[in-house]
Amino acid sequence: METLPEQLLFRLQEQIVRGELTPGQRLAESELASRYGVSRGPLREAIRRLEARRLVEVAPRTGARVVDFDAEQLADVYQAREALEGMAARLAAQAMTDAEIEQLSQLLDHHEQSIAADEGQHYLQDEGDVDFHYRLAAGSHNAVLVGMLCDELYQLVRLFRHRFSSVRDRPITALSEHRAIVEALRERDGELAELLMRRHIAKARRSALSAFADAQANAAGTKVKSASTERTATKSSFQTTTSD
Amino acid sequence: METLPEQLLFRLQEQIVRGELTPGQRLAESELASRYGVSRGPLREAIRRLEARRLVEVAPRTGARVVDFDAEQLADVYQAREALEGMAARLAAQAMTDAEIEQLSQLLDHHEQSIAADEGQHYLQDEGDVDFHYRLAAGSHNAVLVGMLCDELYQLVRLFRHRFSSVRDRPITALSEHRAIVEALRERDGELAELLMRRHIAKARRSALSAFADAQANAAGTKVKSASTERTATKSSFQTTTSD
DNA sequence: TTGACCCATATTGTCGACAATAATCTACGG
DNA sequence: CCGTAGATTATTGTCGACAATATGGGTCAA
Repeated sequence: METLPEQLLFRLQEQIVRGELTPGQRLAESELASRYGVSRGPLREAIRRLEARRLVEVAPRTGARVVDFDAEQLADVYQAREALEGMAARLAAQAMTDAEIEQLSQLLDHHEQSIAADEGQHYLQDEGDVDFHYRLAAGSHNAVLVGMLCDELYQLVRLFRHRFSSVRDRPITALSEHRAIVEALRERDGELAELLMRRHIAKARRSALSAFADAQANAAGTKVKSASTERTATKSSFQTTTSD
Repeated sequence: METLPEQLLFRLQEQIVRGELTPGQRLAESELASRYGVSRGPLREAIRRLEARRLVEVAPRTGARVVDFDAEQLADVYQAREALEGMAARLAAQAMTDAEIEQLSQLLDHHEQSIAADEGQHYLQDEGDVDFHYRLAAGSHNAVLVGMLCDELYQLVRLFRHRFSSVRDRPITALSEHRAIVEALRERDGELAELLMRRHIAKARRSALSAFADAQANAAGTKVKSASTERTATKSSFQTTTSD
């Protein structure tokens, strides 16, 4: 059986990423502890680990809040991701086995089918996309890169997407970019793989930023004075375009 | 006044980086707690934060140990650093103010004087080098990059260096590389700054790896069966060359 | 002598309680 | 009516204790 803080970490992380805990919302230790039927100790540790993943911000003697990011923070995350994942692609071109590359290619086949079948929820497509990037990061066989990407940045990306309920109008474009990357891996061309990955993510960054700007503008229109006590960020769930 | 886990974090971090706590050494909660005159709670939190910084490894229900890295882990850190710091240099070329760049340049002047004066301890030179990279990372004005580099990777690099007691036989080379980077910043050439920084760190990686290999060989010569109970990694403190 | 099994010990995981600090509400004065 | 000061309440920071588990030593048998 797992240790308690670990379980709490994953449960809270899912709640945050899936928007069940809204950005800016306060995380009271006692309340959450009693809700999950544990003591404050393990829950406190879970919150600190969420802080390390940048999913919550804690101020000393004040408590923890779910992150409420702005455009700058969003850009920061994508820039860091561009650097790390570019390097991961470069390394993966040499480190991945033929079998791993083939597996990755098959994953893209599966994505193509999902898109063709038009499986309604971009929800699933997003998770599939994360899955691709997740596996490629793992393919670098670099524990530091894997940790930074999978444990920190990808969770934030998932949060961003859910927050915007962004649907990609060009999953086909993203898919073809993914295929190009896999092709570079097949040819063991690390330099090309890095270049393609960086362009891919730079594109995603621009899309995400414009989506955020739109959401911001929309929120400004339907503006209600958000109570400072429990400022539950106005959940603007309209459709925007994001390709990644 | 700061919070208790914060203080403990820094104190333990210094102890680890400076080698006062040797790689592989066990960190018993009760013992450390009584030593620092605190309870197990805050100390436990400090250890978890050290884990997030990759300075200790904790196994559930077994306890925490100071990291004992191998060549692979060392390479992983430098590769991640190459990616992140390259991006930081690129961003800094646009984000840093003229005053910040000038300040950085003056720091290098100070380094040059230190080298000319041959201030015995490469100790100080190392810290100066870290200072340069630290400030450049900050110059990116990207909170994610700063956090990943300053809080995680730089501490590990400091640990590596102390572990090898590596002295750089070419601090002049490193200095000229630093100057070239600053020059690129002055010209606001982000692309060049990234390229130079990546080459700079790649060079440092190769030096560190060969230094590690030498240390490994040396340790094999003076091999004593290290007690598994308190395996205090054979502190091989001989001179090697590392340029960074 | 060597190996495995069992028991004693030490350490970690978890809990509830107390102390210190921040946030909130109320009352008072301008 | 509004702003400020004080008191009250709630929440976090820290502590010590108990329970569960891993580690180490000793014993016994082969």
